[in-house]
This record gives sequence, structure tokens and C-alpha cells, in this order.
Amino acid sequence: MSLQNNHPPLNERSQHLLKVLVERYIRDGQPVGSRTLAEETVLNLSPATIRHVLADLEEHGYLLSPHTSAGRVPTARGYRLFVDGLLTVKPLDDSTVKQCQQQLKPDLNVQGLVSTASNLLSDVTRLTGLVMLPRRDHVTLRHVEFLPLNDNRVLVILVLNEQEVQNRIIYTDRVYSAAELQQAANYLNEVYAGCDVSQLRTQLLQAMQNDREHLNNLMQATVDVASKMFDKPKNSAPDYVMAGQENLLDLADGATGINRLRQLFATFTQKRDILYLLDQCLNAEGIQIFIGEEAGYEVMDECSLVAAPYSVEGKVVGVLGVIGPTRMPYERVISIVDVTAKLLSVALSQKGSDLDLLHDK
Amino acid sequence: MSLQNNHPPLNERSQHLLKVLVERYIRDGQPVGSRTLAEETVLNLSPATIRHVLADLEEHGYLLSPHTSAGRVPTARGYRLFVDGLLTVKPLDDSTVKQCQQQLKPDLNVQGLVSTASNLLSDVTRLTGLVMLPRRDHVTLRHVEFLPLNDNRVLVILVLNEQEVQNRIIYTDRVYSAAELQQAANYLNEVYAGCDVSQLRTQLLQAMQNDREHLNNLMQATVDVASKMFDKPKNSAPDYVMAGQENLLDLADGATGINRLRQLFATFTQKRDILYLLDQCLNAEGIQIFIGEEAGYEVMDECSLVAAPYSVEGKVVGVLGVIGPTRMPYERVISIVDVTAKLLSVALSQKGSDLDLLHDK
DNA sequence: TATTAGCAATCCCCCCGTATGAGTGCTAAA
DNA sequence: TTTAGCACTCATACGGGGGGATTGCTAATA
Repeated sequence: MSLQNNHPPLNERSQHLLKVLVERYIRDGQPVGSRTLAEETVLNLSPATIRHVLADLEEHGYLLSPHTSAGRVPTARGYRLFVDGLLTVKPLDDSTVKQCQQQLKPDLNVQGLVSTASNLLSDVTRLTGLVMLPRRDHVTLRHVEFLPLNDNRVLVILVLNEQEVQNRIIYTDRVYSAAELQQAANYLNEVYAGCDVSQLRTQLLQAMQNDREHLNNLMQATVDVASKMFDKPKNSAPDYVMAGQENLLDLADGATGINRLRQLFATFTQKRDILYLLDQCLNAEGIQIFIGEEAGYEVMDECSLVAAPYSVEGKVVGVLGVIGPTRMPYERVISIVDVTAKLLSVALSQKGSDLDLLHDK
Repeated sequence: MSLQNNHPPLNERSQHLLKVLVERYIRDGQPVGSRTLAEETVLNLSPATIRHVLADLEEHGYLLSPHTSAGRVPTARGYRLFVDGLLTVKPLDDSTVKQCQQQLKPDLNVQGLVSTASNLLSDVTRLTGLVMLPRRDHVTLRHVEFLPLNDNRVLVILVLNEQEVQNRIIYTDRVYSAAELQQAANYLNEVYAGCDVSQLRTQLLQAMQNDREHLNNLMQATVDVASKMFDKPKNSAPDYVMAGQENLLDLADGATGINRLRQLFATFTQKRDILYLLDQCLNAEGIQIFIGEEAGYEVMDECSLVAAPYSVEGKVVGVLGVIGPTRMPYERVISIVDVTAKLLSVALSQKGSDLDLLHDK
């Protein structure tokens, strides 16, 4: 990930030319030549001079000529320098921000917020948006309900963090009656409502040891059922949400060909690689940008990922961002990702504060 | 949808040649000429004779020459005749059927079954699979739970049809205490468990009129909350599930171009058109096939949809199928769709029988 | 009448050569 | 250090000429 060697000193002029070249290339996708650059820039230099500079930049690995008589194109390294220091982030216009703000109403459920954010990213950037589902290290049990199915199967309904509902089917060691299950649920709801789920199992076992004399059927049932309750469900939900995959089709022009695109789609359905990339952003502070080959995945060549963590009450709980061609309008995309992350953080935190309101009452 | 005019009488030989031509074209995608056909078929005819027949078929609208010196290609009408009567359905080999059967275990939840079926269709056909979510005209309430949130919002958890859990947030007219909600839930669970949800509201109102003297707070709360309970949620879940969209990329070869593909993707995200097509299959008996332009949607040109309804306990509750290029191996696809529909029906029906088992106990 | 062989005509596709134009690198002058 | 000039490279577009495949037609054949 880190660059092979430090950026060699690059004088102001070279940097400026690189910036203009990258911007131009991002604009219209054609290799940029010295003549164009001479007209584009304010420096009033002749194409010949610019050619010298460009030759330098190419030598240092920032640029690349597709062929002898074409203009030049930024390399991954060139993009890296560009996004790291050269680019001027355009703040998003207020109307768009307002629009986003309106869509991300905190009275949606978590699922709704996440998919709305994903659609938002996709719509505004015209790229592919994706949002990791928020994972909290600290999940509070609010309410639990057991319903007997046939044989030794039990439907468990968990209400977590005030509003999230999860349900799964567990297989118990023996058949429990509806009354037993009801009692077990009542016990859990009375004693453990508000507790952290991750510690619930150990707490239960402790309680069982302390009141060894009271170790009756009720407790047994409770422990049996509750300990199965938090096993990972088989068909666990997807870990992130995507929108706008169709925008990836823009990649299909020119030499990149349809095959790479197919690989990319395959990656998405497999989703392991993507998740790994997203995970790397979890610990980072602000916006993270992965440029093409840097990611290490061959399929991601020609692609970039712009991502930002989002948080609930100050704690980072997830990552969102967009995937698109390396040649994407970073100035816009960065601020869009940034704003969306902040808005989602706000929306989720407001939901969280329901909890406080509730306890105050 | 119906054909413009009846198929004019087509002698055996013409039909056979059309069949062979379509099969061949499906195999390798190249226009088929008279010489190839002469070798392919068993009829021992000279290319010249076959040319006469082909000219006839073309005149009747079954075939089409891309240009003067190319072979011939089936038209939508040609495909129609082919799938309606000519094609010989290949039964699926047992190992594949077994494999499908193993995947569609009835102990998955409905969501799981549907997405597994979708993946199955996509994997086995290498096309895009889609499954409409089962909609039952008859939804039984098993259990309901109310949890107060802040202000006048209530989290409602519904258990329907024994295993399906739905949850949503409703806004009540006034703030209810936890105790009130608990009572209301108890009342509903005791009196209306096992009832049809669609009739629940009217039944409630009736009950309220009968016991007018008992119209206490409890009843008021119950009616207030319960009547809001079944309003359609805003972010309603998607109505069908797709898998294998990446297989659509095969369409992107040659003249069809990337633009049509993009339109197609847009269609999928909008999903209205698709749903309309699927709906048409709901009332049909067996396998339905839509061929390209027949569907009436321009974007669906060059595409076909092979669909079959699936059922629970004999009643049709949904449709599944695959979408792919008009030039697809119908013989295989048809039997795959057929088998998948039957297997899904079986799996869903077995789940349904949990209900009976439960009541027996 | 149905089938077949023969044949000219058509048209796509591939290849090749050429012209064009954009852009480069080099060199020498300012 | 910058610039102008120039030869060179190479992708792209254009056009013409085979080669190949297939057709439709006509006339002969069974």
C-alpha cells in the first residue's frame, strides 16, 4: 500500500501541470498532449517546454503514454499524488446537501437508512454506492420472545438497540412447551433488558452458579435456549448494501473490455474482497481512497474506491463509499462521500438518542 | 400477445428444418445457411432444395437474413413456433435435480428459500434467475408484540404464518404506556391468534360494537394500535429476488451493444416492467415463455423470459424464472425452470405443514 | 411436379496500402 | 531555460481488391 519510494521533489510547475493534466483527463478520458496542456494552463509555456516536463513526470512514474504519438495518461501513482495533495475539493452545493438531508430521515429503520444512503451515493455520483451495515460492539438487548414451532425448533425474536428486530430459528435439545418458553422469555426480559448482548451468556451462567439451589427447570430452559440464541445464523444477512451497479457499465468502453467487468460483478457477488477493503477503512480517520492496483486485487485495476467511516455517537460503526473507474471526478465524489457519511452518522445518532429519551420518561 | 395470424399450414419437412435451424443457431449463434443445414439434417436433401424451403419460411416470417450472403436466423415468430411445438424438452439429469433438492431444504426461512432458488436458477442456467416473493391471499396471525419507543411511536412485531416475522414502526394518536401496550398485545394474541390478518380489522371493529359497554381503555388502545398495524410499510421489501445479473453481460457481444444492456439494468432496478410480466404468469398453468419483442417492452428485445408459477398446497403463490438472450437453450432452461418451481413448491408446502403439526400437539 | 446442379450476383469480412493527423523526442537557436 | 523547427512514430480512417459464403434464378433431371 505505501508507495515504493518517497515522492521525489517535484517543483511547483510540474505539480501544477500534473494537476491540470489529471483534471483534463478525468474530464474527457482522452490522453492529454502537450499542445492541449499549453492551451489549458495559465503558465503561458510552449508545448515544447511542457513536453520536457511531461517527459520528467513520465520518468518518475506519474504518467504514461499509451503509445508513441498519443498524449499522456496518469498512472495509479499519478492519481495518488493528485488526490493526496493536488486536488481542490469542491464543496457540495447546498441544494444537493439539502436533498440528501431530506432523504436520510432518522425515522427510517436502520435497513432503510443504509439502503437510502447507498442509493443516494449512487444517484448523486452516478457511480456504484455501497454502505457497510453498522456493526456495534455494544448491542443492547431490549426484548426477547420465544415461539415454539414443531418438534424441537423455536422461533426467537430479538429486539436490539431499541428498534432493530432480528429473528431466527434455533434447535433445542428437547421440546419445550409454550408455557416454559414464555417463562424463560419473561425472565430474560425482566432481568437482562438493557444489558449488553455479548456479555449475556456469561452473565447467565454466573447467575446459574450463584443460585445453584434455585436451579429449576425454568433456569435450565432459559440457559439452554438463550445460549443457542446468539449463534450466528446460517443465512446471515449481507454485510453491505450496494446500489447503482449499472453505472459500472461505463467501464465497459474501450480496451478494458467486457471481461474485466464480468470479473468485477463476480467479485461483488462474492463480496469477500470488497469487505476486506472496507474493513481497512474502519480504523482510518477521514476519507480513504484506494486507487486501482493499489488495492492489490487484480480485478480492481482501473477502479477506485472512495470511502469514509461513519459513526454513531462518536464511535465508528461502519464504512460507506463509492466504487467507480479510476478516472472519476474525485473533487465531487470526495465531498459527496464525506457529506453522506456525516449525514448518515447524524441520522443514526438521532435514532440512538431515542434510547435516552425513553429512559428519561 | 397472441399471434397476428394463425400459423399457416407448414408441412412436416419445413417444420423439421426450422427446428434444426433454430437448434443450430442456438448452439453457436451464427446465421445458418443451406449447406450447413443439408449436412446437419437427416433428410438427405441438396442445399438447393433447402433454399427453397428456407425462402418459404422467410416469406412467412419465421426466418430472416441479416444480409444477402449470410445464412438465416430465426425471428421472434420462428422462436415462438419452435418453443410451442417443435422443441424436445430434455429432462434434467438426476444429479442436477438432486443437487437442487439438497439446496432447497424446507428448514430455511421463506427469504432463504427464495434467494436459494434464485441462485440455483442462475447457476444452473448461467442466465439471470428471478423469483417473485410468495404472496399469500391468506395470512394467519400467530403472535403480535408491541414495544413503546419514544413519543407516540410503537414498534410492532408480527409473526405470520408460523415463521415469518415482520416488524414496523407505527405512529399512534397518543402516547401509550408499556402496560397498556402489553395488555393490547395479550388481548390480540388470545383472541385473534390463528385468524386471517386481512379480516382482523373488521373483526375488531365488530367486537367493539358488540361489547359497547366494555369499551374501556384497553379496547381503545387495541383498536387504535391494531388498525395502524397493517398499513403498508413505506420501505416495503422488494417484490422479487434476482441472481446472476452478471450473466446478462453475455448479451453485450456484437451489435447489441452496451446501451441496450444499460437499459436492461435500469429496467431491473425500476422493476416495474418485470413485475408486470411476472404477474401475467400468475394465472397461467404451466411454463410461460415470452420471446423478445412479444413482451411489448422495447428493452426486452433480444431477451426472453421463461417462467413458471409455484404454489403452496396447491395454490399458486408466486412465479419464478430466468431472463436471458432470446437465443438461449430452451430445452434445458425449460426443464430447469420447471423442476425448480416444483421443488420450491414442495419446500414451501412442507414448511406450511409445520402449522398442522403444531396444531396437532 | 419436386428436386437438383450450375452459375452469376451479392455482400460481409479481412487484408493491405496509403493518407492524415496528433504528438513526441531531439537539436539547435534565442 | 525556453523555444522553434523538424523528423519520426503510431493510431485511425479511408479505399480498393481478393476470398468466402450464401443466395436466387434458371434449366435440366427424375
